[in-house]
Amino acid sequence: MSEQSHKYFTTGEFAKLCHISKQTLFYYDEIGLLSPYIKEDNGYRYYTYSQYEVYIVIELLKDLGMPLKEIRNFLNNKTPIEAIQLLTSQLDEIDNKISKLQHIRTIAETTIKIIKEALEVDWESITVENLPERTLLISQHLRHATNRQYLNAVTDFIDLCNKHELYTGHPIGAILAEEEILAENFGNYSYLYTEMPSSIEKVSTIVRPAGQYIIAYHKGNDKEIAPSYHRIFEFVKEHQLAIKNFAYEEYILDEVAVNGAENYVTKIMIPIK
Amino acid sequence: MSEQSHKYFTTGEFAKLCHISKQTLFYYDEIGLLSPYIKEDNGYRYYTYSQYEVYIVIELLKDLGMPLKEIRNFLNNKTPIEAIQLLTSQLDEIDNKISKLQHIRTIAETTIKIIKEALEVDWESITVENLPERTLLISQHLRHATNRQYLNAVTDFIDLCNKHELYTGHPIGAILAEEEILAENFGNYSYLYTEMPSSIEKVSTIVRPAGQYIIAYHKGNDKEIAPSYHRIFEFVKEHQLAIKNFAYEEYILDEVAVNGAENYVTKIMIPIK
DNA sequence: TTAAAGTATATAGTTACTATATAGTCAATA
DNA sequence: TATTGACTATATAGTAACTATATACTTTAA
Repeated sequence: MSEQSHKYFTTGEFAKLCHISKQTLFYYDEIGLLSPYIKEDNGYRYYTYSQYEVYIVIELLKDLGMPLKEIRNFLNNKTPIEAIQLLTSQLDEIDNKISKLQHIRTIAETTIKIIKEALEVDWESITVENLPERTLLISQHLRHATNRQYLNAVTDFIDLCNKHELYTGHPIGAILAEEEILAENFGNYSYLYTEMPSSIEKVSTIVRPAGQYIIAYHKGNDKEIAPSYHRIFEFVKEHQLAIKNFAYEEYILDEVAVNGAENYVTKIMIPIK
Repeated sequence: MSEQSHKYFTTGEFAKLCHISKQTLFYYDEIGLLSPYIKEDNGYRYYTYSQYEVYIVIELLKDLGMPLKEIRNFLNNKTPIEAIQLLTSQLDEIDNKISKLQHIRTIAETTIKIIKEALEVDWESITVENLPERTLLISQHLRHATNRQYLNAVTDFIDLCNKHELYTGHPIGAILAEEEILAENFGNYSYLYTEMPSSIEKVSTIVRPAGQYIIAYHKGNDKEIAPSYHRIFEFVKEHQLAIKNFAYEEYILDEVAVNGAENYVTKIMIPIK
């Protein structure tokens, strides 16, 4: 080395310091992002401690999703003021990233909870249970919608859920009116719905009231749900009950946990008089 | 379409629903990650709502850094139990990601604070100020270290900081013993140090005591710090003061905020008797 | 002095897309 | 019914940020 008295890291040493590969340092040198302080005639690279500080900033910005080109452009023309501005704007970016991760966490937790519950119940069983009150976000009215209108409604409803970060991993369910049940038009849903933490202004919500509900399950494709409703009808007759208002259907096992519609499990909840 | 009565999304509609491009859906079909429910003879693709639920899981796992191949392998052989296991393991992954982001946030905040402070002071000024007590993490002793030993010490010290997530964006400073100052061996540091929130077991820390300190600044390369110390000596003489123990030097403007060593600013703090 | 360990360049491959060119299909209007 | 514009498809090339591999030179430690 030309300046033997100086304190320089070789490429390998500097790579270890940064916990990255030597190849990555070559690449960073090539694109002008982080070039060694000294490059000898034999091509050997030497880095200083200050460049480690720069690497820390590069890593920070990279982890926040900034492209290397932009990082390079910032570093090559930086002033203290610009550094403050950039880092300050990144603080908001970090906060967004954190709240997105917290949202993802909620979704994962809810999904786990639902699958676990699904594995614990006997899908053949029909029971009467007391359900607590729930606030439900609902779609536009669907009862007489064409396929096209139905698809648009699904899209709108999902956008609505995402817009307010209301999607918490709870599946999107469907509400079937008593008349449609009795007329055996099982595909003719009135609304889509999803559970929400609590009522939020400016969005249409309904309350699924607390009370006694028939809880039944349907295994298989939605389109072949009729036999499951027939089982419910028999149960109702046998126990001298009467259903009222709406049936609430939601997938508790779907493509997320099982393969193929024939293995899906739908939970059916119907309030009784 | 062969089954006109069914509720299918076209590729464009499904892409909008997922907020991704059509091209990405082609790609996901190609790699077998997410294929349409129906592919017509003319090549037209049709997707169902269930596939949106799958997309949500793909997006979740992708956002957590799982490669698409692994996601595909999971989805193709999934069971409810495996889905629970995977999602549960991802909860820890999410928590790690969140705490990493919080750490990055701390580093960014500290860096902003230091640059702001640096812009507020007059680098020519020499003052006497009362500094509060600080806990400092210190490196191994460096005073008579060779360059090689010095480089290893820097590496070890940085690893130590990272290991305990003790690096908070405070620069790494250096401690210079009184004897070395008086002998004008300004490069012969005793220790590296960095500020820590408070004492942590199992790591060597020292306390920089509260008290009166001379605060001076040096603009330019570390190697040319002598004139700045001479200014301090004059100040000491003029005000009939006496320095004691150690000088604490730290960069307040370095390659992170300015270009080139000639623009770096070092803050020098020396306790007085 | 020689072998191991380290350094370099050059080239190809990878992942998860994006962009572009070309062509077939569908649905609403003229 | 014809046609036009909005859609659909495939195929190919390009991109970012690396990683892997081959080949060759240099340094360092035995």
